[in-house]
Amino acid sequence: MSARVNSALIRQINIARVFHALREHPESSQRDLGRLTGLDKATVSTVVAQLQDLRLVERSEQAKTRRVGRPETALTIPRSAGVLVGVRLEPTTIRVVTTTLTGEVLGHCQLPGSLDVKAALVTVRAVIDRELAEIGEGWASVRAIGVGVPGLMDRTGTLVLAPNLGWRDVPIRSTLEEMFDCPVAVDNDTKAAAIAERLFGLCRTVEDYVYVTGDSGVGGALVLGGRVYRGASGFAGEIGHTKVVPDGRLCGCGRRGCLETYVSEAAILRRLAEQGIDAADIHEVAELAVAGRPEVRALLEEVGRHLGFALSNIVNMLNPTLILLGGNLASVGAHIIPSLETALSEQALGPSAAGVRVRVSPLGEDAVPMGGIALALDCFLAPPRLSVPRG
Amino acid sequence: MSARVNSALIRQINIARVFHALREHPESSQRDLGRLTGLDKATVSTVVAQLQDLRLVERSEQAKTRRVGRPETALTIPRSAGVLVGVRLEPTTIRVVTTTLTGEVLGHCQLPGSLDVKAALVTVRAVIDRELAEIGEGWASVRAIGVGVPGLMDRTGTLVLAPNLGWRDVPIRSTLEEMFDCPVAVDNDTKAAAIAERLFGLCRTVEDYVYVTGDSGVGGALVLGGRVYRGASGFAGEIGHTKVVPDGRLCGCGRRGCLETYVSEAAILRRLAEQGIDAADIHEVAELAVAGRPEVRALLEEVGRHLGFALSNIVNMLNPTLILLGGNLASVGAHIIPSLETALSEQALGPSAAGVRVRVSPLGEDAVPMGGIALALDCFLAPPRLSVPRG
DNA sequence: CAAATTAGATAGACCATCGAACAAAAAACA
DNA sequence: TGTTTTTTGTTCGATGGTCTATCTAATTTG
Repeated sequence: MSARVNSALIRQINIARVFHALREHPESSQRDLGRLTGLDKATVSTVVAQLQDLRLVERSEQAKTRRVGRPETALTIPRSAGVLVGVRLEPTTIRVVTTTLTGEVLGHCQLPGSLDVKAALVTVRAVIDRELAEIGEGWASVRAIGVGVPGLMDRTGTLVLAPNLGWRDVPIRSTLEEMFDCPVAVDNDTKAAAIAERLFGLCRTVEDYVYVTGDSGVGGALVLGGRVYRGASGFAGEIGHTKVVPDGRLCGCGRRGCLETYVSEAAILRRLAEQGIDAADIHEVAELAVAGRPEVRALLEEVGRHLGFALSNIVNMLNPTLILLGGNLASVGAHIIPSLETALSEQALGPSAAGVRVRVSPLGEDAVPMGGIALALDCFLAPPRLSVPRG
Repeated sequence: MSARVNSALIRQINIARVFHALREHPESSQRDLGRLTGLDKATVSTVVAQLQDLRLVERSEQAKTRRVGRPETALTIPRSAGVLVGVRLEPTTIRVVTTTLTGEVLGHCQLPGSLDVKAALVTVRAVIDRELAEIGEGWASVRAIGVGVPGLMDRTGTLVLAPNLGWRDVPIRSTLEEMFDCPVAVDNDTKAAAIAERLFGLCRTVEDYVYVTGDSGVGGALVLGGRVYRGASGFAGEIGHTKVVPDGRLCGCGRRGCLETYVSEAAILRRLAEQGIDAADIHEVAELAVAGRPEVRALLEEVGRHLGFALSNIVNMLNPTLILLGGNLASVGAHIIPSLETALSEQALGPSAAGVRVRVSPLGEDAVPMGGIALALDCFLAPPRLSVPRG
């Protein structure tokens, strides 16, 4: 019993198409948008008119002239169209990013987090208030808010389980929506970060990729056919407990040799400590590697090898275009990619592996809040999913 | 530059929806179809009228009366609506199944295959001719033909590479379409079989599952969100070369310990032969197991263990609802499932593994030709994929 | 036999895309 | 300098969807 398929839906889809086309190709003319979306110029004309009514699009004053004929009038998504708010909600910190509707960052702000649900959500409000004041905007110009949370979400925006926060069955979305009187979207942090890469990062033209992140554990998200794949109950992408070493190190899950015991930030720090090397966080590890400490380099090389092994099976399985290292893995990306690629090409099978590239996320620290921005964008444009049952 | 989104497309989608609803719920009334598809009864009325014009739907003579009021008139997809043809094209045999438009099997037929492209395609025609004569139908009643091929297909219906056949760059679809003057769809055999399970088998209500088959090698197909997932270049689902035993048996791919060296029919027969047990094919192996031969049982238990290990990582990764054993694995399913499930529950992580079930394909021998039927159905209903770029 | 009830058909409102004709604005040209 | 050419963007009408509301048909109920 999916969404009704009628003309209103068509318009919604085409509005979203045109908007995204303009977001990706600023200063486009209606003719350009027609070419980009495959729509007739007459249709583009009415869609653009509607977007203008919504104050989402403006026409440039000066016209760009091509060779001959009436010059095109460039369209823009103006600053006055409003702002989007992206939130990363974590036990230790709550971080907010504001952007224009095109995704251009306006500012950041963060405050300490809380394990108490109520306190945390109040802090969310406080951070957003502060950030809005900073950039000189009011709540009225906020079009939508997107939140990335380290936990499992269901489809209605309820957080089912978040071990790190100690939360369970929290209706985050509806609570925040009442609090702010503004559209709110909530998703898992890693999945949100993966979507951010698709909209704003390296994957703008990539439909199939694997996003890997390693903080306390090793997380992952699969973007397949341009959308995040969630699996039957939302757990898809959990690669942390792939076995990479038979009878290897003991993992928190009770088994041995899980990827997570070798590749996460926590694991890296622990193993360095065992060798008497103290590093406070992954950035210090990266600095030590850059400085040329051989033990550190060797360890990171091993990390790359293990990760490459785990990814090789995934590559065989899913045949993605790209593997993207995000979160804390991004900081040490340069030091693990060589051995990772070697392991990958040794283990993965010809055709699937041949095309796959490995890259470091360019969004870095802000991947999750930018994922919030992506969610917000989706939610206020309300782009519907449409499919035929079966087939 | 995806398909144009206009009202004709809407009608196409809704026609396909109504047709599939009726296919799954025979003898439905228009009111039922409205409930099933979410469409208004007025819309259903016009859609059904159109389906009647296409001779795809007929109204039953007798009316089913509920408690009170005008009785419903049941609708059917009549036998006279035509037939579908499903083909399995293999080096050794070419097998054809004919069905009604609802997928009810009318008959089978097969002839020896050929490694020569031209000879094979001529044989396809011969088998279909013979089968049509058998069931007393003419070419005029064939609505569409679907073919499953052991090779890699591209989107246009060209076979890119088929090692077993020794073919490369064969435009199968267009060739057959010219030959038969009838819509033809072609897909990889394993992927076709997986789709058959979705339309006619165990997965009618399952959106996310993994289909595994083991003949000469170990193949697989992923059905994610109700559609076959193909990956960036069509290789998705290849699980045969997942490493399950470190420094294990040498594989044809040059590496060691690949799943394929333990789980395929060929591997099972070879390993039994090493123990001095002769079996001509997997069915004999199954018979030996049923008879209680301990070495055979032990080997199949090991097969289940290895397969379970490989699948555990996939389950963690994709969080599917179901794992389906097809092809030759189906014959020995009963003997490998226990150890497979044990391995799975030991290796896979709690939440993802908790829900997953393992089943044997009920379609058996005919899975691939029935996949052809599924392809044919899709292709003549032409259900379009529709999505918004991004998000 | 009339009233109530339900299924299905039909008409009209509404809205979508799209092709074609039209208006607008610039360069090119005589 | 005017006229033509060329290209962009708007508008109108055709076509064709879905949906609401109304109407007709066929049965049970009282």
